[in-house]
Amino acid sequence: MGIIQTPKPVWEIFETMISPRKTVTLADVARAANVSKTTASHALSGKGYVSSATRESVLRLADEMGFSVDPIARLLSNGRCENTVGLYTLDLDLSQRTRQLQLIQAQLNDMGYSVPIYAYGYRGRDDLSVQMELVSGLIAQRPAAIVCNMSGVRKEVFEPLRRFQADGGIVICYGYGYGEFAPIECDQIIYAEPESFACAARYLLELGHREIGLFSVGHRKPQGAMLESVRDAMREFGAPLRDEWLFENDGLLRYEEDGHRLANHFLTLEKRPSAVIVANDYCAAAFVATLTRAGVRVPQELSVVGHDNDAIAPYAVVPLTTVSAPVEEIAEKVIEMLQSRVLRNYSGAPRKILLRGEIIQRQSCAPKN
Amino acid sequence: MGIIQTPKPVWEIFETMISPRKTVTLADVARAANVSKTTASHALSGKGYVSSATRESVLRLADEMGFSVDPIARLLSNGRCENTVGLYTLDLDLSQRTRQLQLIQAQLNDMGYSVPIYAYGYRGRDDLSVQMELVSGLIAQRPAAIVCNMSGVRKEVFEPLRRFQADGGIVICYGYGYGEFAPIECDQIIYAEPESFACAARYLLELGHREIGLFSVGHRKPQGAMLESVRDAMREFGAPLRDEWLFENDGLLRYEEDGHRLANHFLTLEKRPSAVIVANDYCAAAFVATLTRAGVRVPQELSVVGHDNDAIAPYAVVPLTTVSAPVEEIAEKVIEMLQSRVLRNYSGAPRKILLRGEIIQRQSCAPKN
DNA sequence: CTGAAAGCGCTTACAG
DNA sequence: CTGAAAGCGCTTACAG
Repeated sequence: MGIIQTPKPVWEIFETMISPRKTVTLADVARAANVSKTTASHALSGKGYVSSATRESVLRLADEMGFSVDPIARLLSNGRCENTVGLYTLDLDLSQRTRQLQLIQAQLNDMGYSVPIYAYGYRGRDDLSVQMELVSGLIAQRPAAIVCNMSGVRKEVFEPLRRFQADGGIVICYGYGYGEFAPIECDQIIYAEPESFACAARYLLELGHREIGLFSVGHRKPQGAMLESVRDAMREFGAPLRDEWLFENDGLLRYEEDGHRLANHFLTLEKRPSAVIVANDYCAAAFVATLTRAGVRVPQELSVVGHDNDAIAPYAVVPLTTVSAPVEEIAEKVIEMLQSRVLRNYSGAPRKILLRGEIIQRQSCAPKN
Repeated sequence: MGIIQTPKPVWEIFETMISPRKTVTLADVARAANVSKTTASHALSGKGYVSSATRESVLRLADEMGFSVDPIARLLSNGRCENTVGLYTLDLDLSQRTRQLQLIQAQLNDMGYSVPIYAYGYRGRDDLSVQMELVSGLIAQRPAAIVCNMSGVRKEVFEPLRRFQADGGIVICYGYGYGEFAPIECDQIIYAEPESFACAARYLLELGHREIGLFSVGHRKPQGAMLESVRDAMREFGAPLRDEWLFENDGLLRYEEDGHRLANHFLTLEKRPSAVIVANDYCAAAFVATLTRAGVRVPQELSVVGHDNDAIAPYAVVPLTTVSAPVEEIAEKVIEMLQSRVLRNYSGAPRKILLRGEIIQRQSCAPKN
């Protein structure tokens, strides 16, 4: 099938001829300074020996001519782009994940790095091929380092990351997973999320609650380590975990809408728990709001513990008691680890850090009467 | 100052020697297939003429050997990276801006593009040098197109974008600005935000309100076109705009916290307005929540109109009447314009689209009694 | 239909 | 201290 190309309008051809848009190159600067490209390159990068006189003249000329080295070309000859670190994360949500990204990105930017985010918008997080394409795209940029939010990331993705590492790239993983570390030998920071749920459960148990519900955003149903750790905590107090109080979710991160649905479901329950743990504050806020409108009083009739300590938590209708995710610490550790590897040339064993959340008491919980 | 480099540990030198990590290159494939690099390149790209026999053998070999072209190298020889479009945006917030990004990114990803986000976390939006570095970094990647969220972006940033365009790059701008288009000849989609405020004002005026307050997130104080359009709307109804009801903000995007503060300020007012327009739903939700706790009844004592139609709007304590920002339409238009330029080779005049918000009625407004 | 060769803009041994 | 030259991995006129 032949596509007929209409000829370009004359002015366009004309313009192309007039402005070849030759951005100024190293060669141009070298010529102007009357030195070789080698010397110019050395002067610019400060790597080889150059007399300070020629260095200055090159630098001045480069500045005047508006020269800046083409990162692409440098990359091709050089191997790795020293001043960019890529952020890999599946979802861009409207809560912790993005806040985490904000923190890390801002700090790295301040340190002079270029910090592109490779994410997938908000769908398709489970699609392996999507995840693979995403890493490939990032790795192809040859950043100095990759900081990877590993929640939801499939095992297969770590293979290219491992290769990237073997090629000399730095990779740092963090996650709010189930307390498992990623299958890759790199610096890792894990937020022990299951423990947080256990912690929330214990808090409620100590308030006298024995009938506790669980709602975990982003998973079909509370499961795995998170479920187990809660179950353990409850067992200590001789409280069972009832299956009908393990609330379901369709795996998307809609937060508010999910909270609302949860509330509606809750209202239909024959037998209601006296407390519920909700895995996200936006979700919890909507949950409480809907219940409030339905006449259920929080915390008098129902205690609620949120999660994340989101911006909304202190300012919900009833300020949310929540277990905070350590976003700041995670960002801090990521930066620290990166620094130690690039600045202090640390090349020892990968470090693995486990961070815990903590209960932040506000007003959505009360002792069981 | 001499930095003393400790010699590398032996095993490291050893490893470097052992695994030069030669990723397979075009040359490797060509050699294996017994053809020239030219032919291999043609076979892979489908550009020149190649007999189908050799094409197939090259393709098969490439696949077997796990070859994929190095985008960096292609870029250097080729000019532009056809399958990546860069997203430029100053802030990553936890509301509309990020939602907009999610939508655009996901769609472009689905179309096969690599879509890195160049943002700055959440600080320094006013800092020109930061903004400039950000564009430079993006442009240096030579994406096929740049989609730029222009809110908050300084004029100077459009200069490099214009050069990028002159070099053959596509740039598309969108924004929730003051209805002004960006100073660059490119496709643009503007959400007429000032009109939305006027629209909100008119809605309240028709409900009988004459005493209307205004809170605009992200600006020091309501100002410019937004302020004027509200003033105009109110003048039609013979209602003045009182200066003490133009609430201040420090220019950051904290939403919930801002809403809470606004509420506290509101409670100290000698004379309260009967309605207030709040520029963001998360902010409005917190505002209403705090007021509710303070015993002010919404909408009976105070009508509130939010903005953005955020996820929280339907699920706030009192579901928020709001004027919705057209995020979906903006995403759609961006995609459309991009498609027409790359697929249908449209190269006519830049298109400028103005989109409007619309009132979504829920329960936070009531007629003035 | 195929291939030798130049070139993209830089960096970096290596030899003065 | 300086420069000629090779090379990074591809693409693309151009000449068979």
